[in-house]
Amino acid sequence: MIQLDYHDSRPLYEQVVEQMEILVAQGALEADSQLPSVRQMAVDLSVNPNTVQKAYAELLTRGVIYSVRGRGNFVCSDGLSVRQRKLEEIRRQIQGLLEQARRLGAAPGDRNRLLQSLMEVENQ
Amino acid sequence: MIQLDYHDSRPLYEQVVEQMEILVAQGALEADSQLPSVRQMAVDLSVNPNTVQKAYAELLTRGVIYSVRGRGNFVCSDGLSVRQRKLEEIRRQIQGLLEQARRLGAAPGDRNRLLQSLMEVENQ
Amino acid sequence: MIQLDYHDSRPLYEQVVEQMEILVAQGALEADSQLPSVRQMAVDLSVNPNTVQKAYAELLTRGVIYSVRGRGNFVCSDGLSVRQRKLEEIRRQIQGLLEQARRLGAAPGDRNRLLQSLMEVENQ
Amino acid sequence: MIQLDYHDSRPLYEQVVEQMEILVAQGALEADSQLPSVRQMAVDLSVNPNTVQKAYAELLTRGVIYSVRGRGNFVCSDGLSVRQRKLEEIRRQIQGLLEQARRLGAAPGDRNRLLQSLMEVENQ
DNA sequence: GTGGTCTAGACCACG
DNA sequence: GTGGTCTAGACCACT
Repeated sequence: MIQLDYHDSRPLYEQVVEQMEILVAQGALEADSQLPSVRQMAVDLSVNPNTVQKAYAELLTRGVIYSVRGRGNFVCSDGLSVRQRKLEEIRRQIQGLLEQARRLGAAPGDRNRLLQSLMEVENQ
Repeated sequence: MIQLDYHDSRPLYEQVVEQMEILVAQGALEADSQLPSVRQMAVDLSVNPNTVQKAYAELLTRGVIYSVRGRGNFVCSDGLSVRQRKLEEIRRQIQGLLEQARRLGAAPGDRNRLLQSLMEVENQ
Repeated sequence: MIQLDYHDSRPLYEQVVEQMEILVAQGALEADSQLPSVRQMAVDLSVNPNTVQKAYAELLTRGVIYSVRGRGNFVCSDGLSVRQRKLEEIRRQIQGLLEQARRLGAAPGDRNRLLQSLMEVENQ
Repeated sequence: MIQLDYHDSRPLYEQVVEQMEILVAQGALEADSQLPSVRQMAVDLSVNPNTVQKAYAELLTRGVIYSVRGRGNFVCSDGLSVRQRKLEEIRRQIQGLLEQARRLGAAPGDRNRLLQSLMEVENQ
């Protein structure tokens, strides 16, 4: 369900958070469905429980999951809002990159061409 | 000339590297022009000389500057190549973000609309 | 495992890098095997941790090892590629020396005899 | 007569020494012919007189030139010995590189093939 | 004066 | 415990 890449420079807990969010956004995890316990997932991923705990805590503050004392963790939102939030975030990141291109001296026309060429890749 | 942001999570030396690369890419620093000495820039940025040293070493391995013992550090490449390398990198990052959007279930049409809307922002 | 020579003019961190590369190239260190921690190796070599850190950072950029925060450093490549890269480098250096010999006025026949005599040393 | 490469990482005085030695070894500078004064060569090379002074001092200890107080510096040996000394040094360096190849696990056969391929390049 | 290496010791994020 | 960044201050080779 979740694949960790030890060659990745990002921390393990961050990889867990990202992949969990994607699973929710894709609808692979339905609203109010129960997640594996911290200990179980730690066993599944061959990882320190602290790492999973940190990932769940992050998902909690992001509003992706909710926690019921003594019962476990559950998917919170319906996935749709998570998906839209992430797409919006991607949009902002691309805008940031275009801003970087601007600072590099790329004229608006250059940036347009960049986007255009990417659209062609999309459509092929 | 260079602005450090202590609230930025990225290390100081990396901020120096990035801003120096942009200056070279913009042509603000011409080829073979001398850079501030390690110690001088350390004073300018209110930073330890080792931090600047590390930034210069990184720029050295990236082929952006060259170093002459006892004389100083000088801009190596012509700026143009640095600029193109960085623009290519930005292109790859945007492609990665589009791939993320795909994994989130955004149909090709959605991703096209995303790029289209960004182009409109560019053109306004 | 690693021997430092304080009489050697080359910096300590470079000696570490070279000997580690040789160990990997020889296959003495297998892929994904864990290296001694920065602090441990610093103790082993009676050297400052920063020196080992610098060596590991260099091996990182050369693609010989990879680094996981909080876990340690691991052998990255398969040794074979490192070995071939280094042999190719040695080949280029010998070619450079032959070029020097040419500039010194050594005729092609002289250079051939030089290589021939070295082959005899090899074969004895 | 002498070309300095500021992109070269080696110190300037070393470049001067090496090229002077080559000139003598090639016979371009005859025995007992006078060299430019320290100050003159410093002007010619657009370099600090200390740098030339250091180069001449090194050539002095290597027995390539000799110095007459109040008159100047002169080529010492007949070039032949310098040439043979340098060729012998090149031979030693190549042997050192072959030793490196051995430590990398290259079998004697591999090293033979390396030399053989270099000989073919020489003869083509 | 310049760059480069090294030591000593601190702090942070991660597992 | 791990790696990574940073500071403070020293020494060396070179110009």
